[in-house]
Amino acid sequence: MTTIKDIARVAGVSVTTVSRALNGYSDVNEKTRQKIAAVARELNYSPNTLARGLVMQKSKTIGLLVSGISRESVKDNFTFEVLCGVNERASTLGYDLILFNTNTMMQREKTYTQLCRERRVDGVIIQGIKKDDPYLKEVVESDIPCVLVDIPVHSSSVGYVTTDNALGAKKAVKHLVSLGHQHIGMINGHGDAFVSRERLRGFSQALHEYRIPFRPERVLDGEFQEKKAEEEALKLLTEHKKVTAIFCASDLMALGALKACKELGLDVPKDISIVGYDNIFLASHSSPNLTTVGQEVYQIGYEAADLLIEMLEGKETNMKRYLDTKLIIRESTAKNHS
Amino acid sequence: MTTIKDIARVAGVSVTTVSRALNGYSDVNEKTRQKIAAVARELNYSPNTLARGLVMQKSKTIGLLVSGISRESVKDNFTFEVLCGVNERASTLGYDLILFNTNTMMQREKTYTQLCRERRVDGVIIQGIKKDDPYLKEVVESDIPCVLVDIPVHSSSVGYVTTDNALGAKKAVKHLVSLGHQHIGMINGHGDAFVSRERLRGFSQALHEYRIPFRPERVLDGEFQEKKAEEEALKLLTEHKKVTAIFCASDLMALGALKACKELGLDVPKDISIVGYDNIFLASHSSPNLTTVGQEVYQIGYEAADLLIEMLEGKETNMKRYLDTKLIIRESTAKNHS
DNA sequence: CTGAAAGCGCTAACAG
DNA sequence: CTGTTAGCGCTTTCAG
Repeated sequence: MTTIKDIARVAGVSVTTVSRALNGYSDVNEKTRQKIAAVARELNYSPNTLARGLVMQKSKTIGLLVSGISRESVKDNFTFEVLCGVNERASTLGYDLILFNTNTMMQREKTYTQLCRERRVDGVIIQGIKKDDPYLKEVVESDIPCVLVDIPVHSSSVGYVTTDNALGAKKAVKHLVSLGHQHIGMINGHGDAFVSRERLRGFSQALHEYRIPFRPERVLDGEFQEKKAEEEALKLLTEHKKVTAIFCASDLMALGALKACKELGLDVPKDISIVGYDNIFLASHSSPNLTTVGQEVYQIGYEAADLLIEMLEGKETNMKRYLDTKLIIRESTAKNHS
Repeated sequence: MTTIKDIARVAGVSVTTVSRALNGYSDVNEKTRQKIAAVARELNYSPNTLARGLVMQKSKTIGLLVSGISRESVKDNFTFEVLCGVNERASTLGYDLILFNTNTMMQREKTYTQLCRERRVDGVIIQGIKKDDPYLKEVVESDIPCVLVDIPVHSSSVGYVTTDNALGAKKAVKHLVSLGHQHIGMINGHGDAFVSRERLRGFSQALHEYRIPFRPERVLDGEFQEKKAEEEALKLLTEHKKVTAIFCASDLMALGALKACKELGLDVPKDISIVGYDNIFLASHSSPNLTTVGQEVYQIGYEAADLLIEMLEGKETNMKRYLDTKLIIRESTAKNHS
């Protein structure tokens, strides 16, 4: 493994000069620079980022902390899409990604701060953490630069990127109301998720705006699971016969609701309209295709990395970024005939 | 940021002793150890892995090189599942993961070896690389410990984990033949993929074993894309009217074939039987559900990490690991009636 | 324009 | 059982 020392020896200069030449400093004679570059290439030199990180006190590495990397969550590629976006932006800007995993943290009994400091990551992007997760508190209190995905919490070192979940929910309700639906149920995720609270807020606000009474008993929690959502939808539809439309806080749950309708012999969209959220790949492949509130998940990851790196490099930047949602109308919604 | 130096000062010992105490060496007085542990906790000490890596010449980090981390490949969560498995095993064994990305490599014009050396990863897991990828050659020639996913290439420092793709294809054919199908077409991926070549080999071998002539003109490449597969299936079904069953080298392509059938007014499975490969999430949610050759993708990643780490830690181990496939019979295949 | 020297935080002989 | 010393590979004052 060649080092700058080797290069220095062969090129007949000092390590200082080698370092400066290789890092593109201006105060190096052009000839010396050429010589050094040639030797470096010849010796097949690669800089040692560990050594560099040690002395520079930064690693050009950002940590990605996701609770979603487990066996179960494989079917939901939200996490993966975020990761792809983060990876794209980070690598373009010269940062590498290191994966943390909350399960591991607990198992090793390491705190968030410890993890970050050990690996000397310059900053962190966090995704899929619950609002009652103890790490969230730590994140906000620590001074490690951090960007949260879908969690609108901020401080001097913490920013976030999210979509306007309340607005997204409103779009769904507006669509349903415009189709003549007045009795709309909701299958939400769970109270610990910021997005759930926001989508519920949007849902009830929209109803309010349309002068439709908001009935809490028509909102059930599907825990973001297909199966659970199916059960809850079954309950919703049997106990509240007037309901002609369901807004689900995720596509996966909408799929569950779809199944529930099938079991009850209800046709979607003729008898019941269903709107999902997320626009996962499956949404355009189910039958009927799902009308859904789409978010650009890849873009969320991209923006998260972009924001974090701007913070790291001391740029003046807005630490709260909102992305847009788009209502995608497919086959699962139709005019109300009841 | 506290260092062992700080601890040494406060505890009134030398840095050596601190280092040894913290690393659990036996030759430290129990009392001193306690004292040091207490001070470390009090000072909120975190070891600096960069410094440690620098002196130890290893980083307890493994690189994950995937070509699948791009915007397009989001729909195919094979990559993600592998990643989850790798992450699980690696983190359990105390290794962190760092993400590389081939696009980045090209763009930065860095070779595989450079990437690995710069980051001082102890080893690498590679996934989704094509057989003609220049990096593959480099991998085999370099002496960096490496595990390949689904590429049966090995050397003294390179191992692999894969499923028996030929056998998987055979299972599919066997199933179709047992249902009475004699004219079976195939939508393959592309010639550059090892898995495609293997699945094709299994396909033709199986036909041979059943004394069914293998007709190359009934094998078309769908390039692992849904859309392309749909087009090819359309061709296959119109040009070869005798075909009553199609074996697709991926579920995504099977979905495309499904669409082609729909367009031609052919019922699946009554008129045409279709078998996919992979058992992606979508396979159990399409209509009809896909009969498919399932592989435990998560497990592939898990084994890859396990194998790599065994190699890194100098354990005697079999550097070629094969996982099993399982034929999953659902709704897209039925008895041949033509 | 170039070099000597110090030091990032840690581990590992070696000597007590 | 403990401390002294050297050094991993790199960047960075500070002098020439």
